[in-house]
Amino acid sequence: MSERYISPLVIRRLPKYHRCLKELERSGVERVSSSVLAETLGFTASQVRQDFSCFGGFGQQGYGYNVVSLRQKIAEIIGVDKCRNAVLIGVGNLGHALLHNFDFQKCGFELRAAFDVSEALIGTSINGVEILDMGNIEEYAKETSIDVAVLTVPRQFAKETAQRLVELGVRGIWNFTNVDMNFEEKGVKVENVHFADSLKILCYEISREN
Amino acid sequence: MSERYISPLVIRRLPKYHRCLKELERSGVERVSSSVLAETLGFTASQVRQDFSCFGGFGQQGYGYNVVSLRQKIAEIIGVDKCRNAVLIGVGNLGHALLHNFDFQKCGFELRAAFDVSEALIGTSINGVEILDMGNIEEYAKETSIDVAVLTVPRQFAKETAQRLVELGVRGIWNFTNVDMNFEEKGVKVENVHFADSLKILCYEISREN
DNA sequence: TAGATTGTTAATCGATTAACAATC
DNA sequence: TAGATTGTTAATCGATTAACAATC
Repeated sequence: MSERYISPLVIRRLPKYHRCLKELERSGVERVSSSVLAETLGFTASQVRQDFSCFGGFGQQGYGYNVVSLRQKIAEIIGVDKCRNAVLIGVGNLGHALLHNFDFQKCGFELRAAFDVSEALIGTSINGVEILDMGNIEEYAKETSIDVAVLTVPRQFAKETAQRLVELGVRGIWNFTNVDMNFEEKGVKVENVHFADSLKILCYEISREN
Repeated sequence: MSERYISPLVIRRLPKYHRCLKELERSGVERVSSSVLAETLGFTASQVRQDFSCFGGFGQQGYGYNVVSLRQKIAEIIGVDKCRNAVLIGVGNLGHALLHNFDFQKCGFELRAAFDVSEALIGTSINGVEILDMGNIEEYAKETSIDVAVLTVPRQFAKETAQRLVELGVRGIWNFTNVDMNFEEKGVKVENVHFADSLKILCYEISREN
């Protein structure tokens, strides 16, 4: 809605707010102040108010924020109130894990289908999601517009598969392949999940004495 | 070694340098300049030189950096040149995926064992890693000191399991449970992998017109 | 030597924190 | 009304970028 620039640092905090507010909501809390939110999340109250004011004020002086309505606002800003189409490409171990355990709906997506090249997998279903032949994805994409592709193929197929998905008009790629890719010029967003980077950071931290 | 404060922003870039340098090494490149490194990684040359100078200078005026020796230095700084003990707790789908596909050694760890409570899994091996009875982990820890625990248990068991691991003296927890935890006061580092946060950021990005 | 590129200092830019008037 | 807490402006802090002397 508001088209002014939002810093990536603010954007990366939005899911934290969202998660925290959902928990407050679940535990029946009705109102929350910037200072309580800050303490829970390890931010400062100032920062919390600054962040929210990027999108307009959601609170009330002397009262704070209504948990439900703030959660809704944040959900709208992130876009998780919508339900977009996702497909998963590559049903290996990680693909399996995501199909079994990951709640796409909480993130604003419906996982419509999975794709693989393995004869043994094609035609089967995991957790209600059908596994289709990767060879038919172009055909599939004519019927159903794919908003986001979850890329869990082996790294040697990452580049070509991503290229193919971009051709199909996906808006975003959730990239688990550890292969860096950039389709900025095509307007396709890539969000990387680099397990190794994460573990290396932990390695660094435990390597310092403290 | 140098005990001065290093900004978390610098630390989060270290694995990127490491990855990039390993690729350069693999493709046989001998020397690299801050500007080439910067271009590859999407940083600026200034930033690259500033980052390295946090740890002392590794380059040579007029030449740049020797790829092999810089990669080694970065590896030492991160601590991936060491080989520390890791165990995996909770052999569900995600645990399976990590056991099958993830290269712990590249991150400075040897995965010594996995633990679960399932009778069907205990005693079996995945990818050369034995699955042991979670009931025996205290005993196990007397023999082998656990540096890092990979926490892939269902979220309802996250808190108690983490607590138990901290008691056993782990130095770090690689946390896949989506349950926030803090053992700062015990000197235990926690590195979180939040799939949902990552996908929500992608959701935000594709929700903006661009 | 001349050209290249570092390491470092200074300048700029942006993000966080503090402060406070507005107001529920 | 009095107390609480926001939204916003100003101050501070830290990170990035620019510039350049040092030197390989």
